[in-house]
Amino acid sequence: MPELPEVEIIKNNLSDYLVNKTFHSIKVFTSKLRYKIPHNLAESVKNQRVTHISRVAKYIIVSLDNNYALLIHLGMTGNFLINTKKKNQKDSKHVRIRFVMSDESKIDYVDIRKFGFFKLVTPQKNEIRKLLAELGPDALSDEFNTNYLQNTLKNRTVNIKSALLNQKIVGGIGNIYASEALFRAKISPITESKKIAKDKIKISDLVSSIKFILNDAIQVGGSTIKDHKNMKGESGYFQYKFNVYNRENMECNDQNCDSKIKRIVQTGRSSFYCEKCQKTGSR
DNA sequence: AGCGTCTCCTGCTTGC
DNA sequence: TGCAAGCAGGAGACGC
Repeated sequence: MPELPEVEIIKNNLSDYLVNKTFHSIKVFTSKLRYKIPHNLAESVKNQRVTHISRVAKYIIVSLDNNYALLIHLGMTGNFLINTKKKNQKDSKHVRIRFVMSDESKIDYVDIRKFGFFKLVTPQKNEIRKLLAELGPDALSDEFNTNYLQNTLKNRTVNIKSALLNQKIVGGIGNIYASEALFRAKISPITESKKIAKDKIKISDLVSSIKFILNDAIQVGGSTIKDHKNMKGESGYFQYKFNVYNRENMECNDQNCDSKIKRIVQTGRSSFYCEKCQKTGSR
């Protein structure tokens, strides 16, 4: 579910809610998510104040008073929800971890498919730095620009759609926004990456399309396909602005185009595009 | 190094 | 209606 815009929204919600609050306790309801949950998670954050929350690509970093940090990835179905249940109400399903703050407010980490993860990062072994070194620049950062992308793609034979999903090339783009950005840039998803890299204007179009789509999605609260919601449980509505994603056989939204949106599978994932509007050749 | 395939887990949708 | 198969937004391990 969550790509960069959804993670950004969740991060902002978490910041509003958690910064300067202190953890009272943590209840863990599952032995493992994607990875085993650190056994010392609860004791390491207990009585620690949240100093800062940030986002890099699809990762959320919760920094604590004692210089520890929680590195969080939401996988496909992870989310944080404010727990507002009354005493006799049942817990919502799939709550994997519950954070109880010292003011008695509760935040639930909910993750149906358990592909998310929590890592405890100690000040000594800085896993965050290690992770960032392996990750490409965040799609909304200044480091992700025309020169960088052109250089990175110039020897790549993989199709451009799969390249955009590769977090080592660029951080934060997932399956939805890859298709939407390629539509906006009028580039076919099956184009070989290095072919696009030869055309600086195309690369520049692609970079600005990616940034535009991601920012646009953040503005409207992200995309709610199945279950992305903000912490209060409100849905986003970028899904109503999709031009191609999930629109197989529907009419292309381009005013001058009478073609229908096509769905193909690339490296095991759906890609949606308009064959007429999105070209593989040079302009 | 770069690329393609497979896998983790659960729920929803689709088709018989 | 019931059931099984197929699909899903992510990323890492593995083999070539």
